[in-house]
Amino acid sequence: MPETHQLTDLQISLMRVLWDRGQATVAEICDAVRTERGLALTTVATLLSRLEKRGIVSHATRARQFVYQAQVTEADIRRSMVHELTEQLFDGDVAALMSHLLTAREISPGDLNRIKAMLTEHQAGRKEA
Amino acid sequence: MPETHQLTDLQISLMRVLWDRGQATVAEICDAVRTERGLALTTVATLLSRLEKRGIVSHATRARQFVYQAQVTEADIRRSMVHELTEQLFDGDVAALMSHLLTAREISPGDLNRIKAMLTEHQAGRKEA
DNA sequence: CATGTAATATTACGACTGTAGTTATCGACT
DNA sequence: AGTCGATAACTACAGTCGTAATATTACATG
Repeated sequence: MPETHQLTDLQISLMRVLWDRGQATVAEICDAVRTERGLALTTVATLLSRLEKRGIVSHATRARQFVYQAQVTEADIRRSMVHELTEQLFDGDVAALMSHLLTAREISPGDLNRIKAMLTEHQAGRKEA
Repeated sequence: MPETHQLTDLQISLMRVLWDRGQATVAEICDAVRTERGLALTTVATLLSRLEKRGIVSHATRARQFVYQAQVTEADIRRSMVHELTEQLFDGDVAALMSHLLTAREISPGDLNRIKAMLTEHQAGRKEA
């Protein structure tokens, strides 16, 4: 049970490296985020140890180095954070969030069709289940 | 331009009172949130003055009391926070977020129909525009 | 075994949040 | 005018985050 895991922008960046690679050393993670954000090795180490304290990642020691691994999946985080947002901003009403997305002009006409297809498919899947 | 206004849970609770009522004194806001969260008057006052420093609310003095008013709409906050979340968790892909919502079992079959209707309607609106 | 070197552990610090006590202010009432 | 009561201003403090310097540790190598 991942309770409610709210992660910040930076924390998600680190997690993304772990999600993509399965596991990584501090140095690797530091390198991976260097393009979007130049951080000192010790900074990254601090962040990771804090995440470990929260149970979000874990580490094993290998050849003198910590090899970190995610303890929650990206799907877990997505669920938990989207849920939280829906509660806070839309009083838990998922349809209201959907509606917001549709009217928030952020969505391309191409996306619209994709979404409608998804919806139909999803509904079909529901029916036979 | 509301830049990116990320508000916390508690901050949103206060804002909701202002959004609902248009304006409110510190005491009124304190009362309004009492049910969900008992806070000292001074706590609420502190929170509000911090929000004012960020330009999220403003106040006028009336009869010895501050009367607060929202400076950003709920729609603004929704846009900004949903946008941020979409960027962080779905790499800006709104359709991916939609897809997540559909598969995240948080959605009732009744909602499904509502959503589909919305979608159709939205698409129709688009077409004639 | 002494050292250099690489990695982790410890410590630090400013900003922001949640939380509220304490103090100052100011109008009203006696 | 002096005091009371309500309200706002100031101060405080612990927790988290972003950020990193410094200290410790321990392997590898000479």
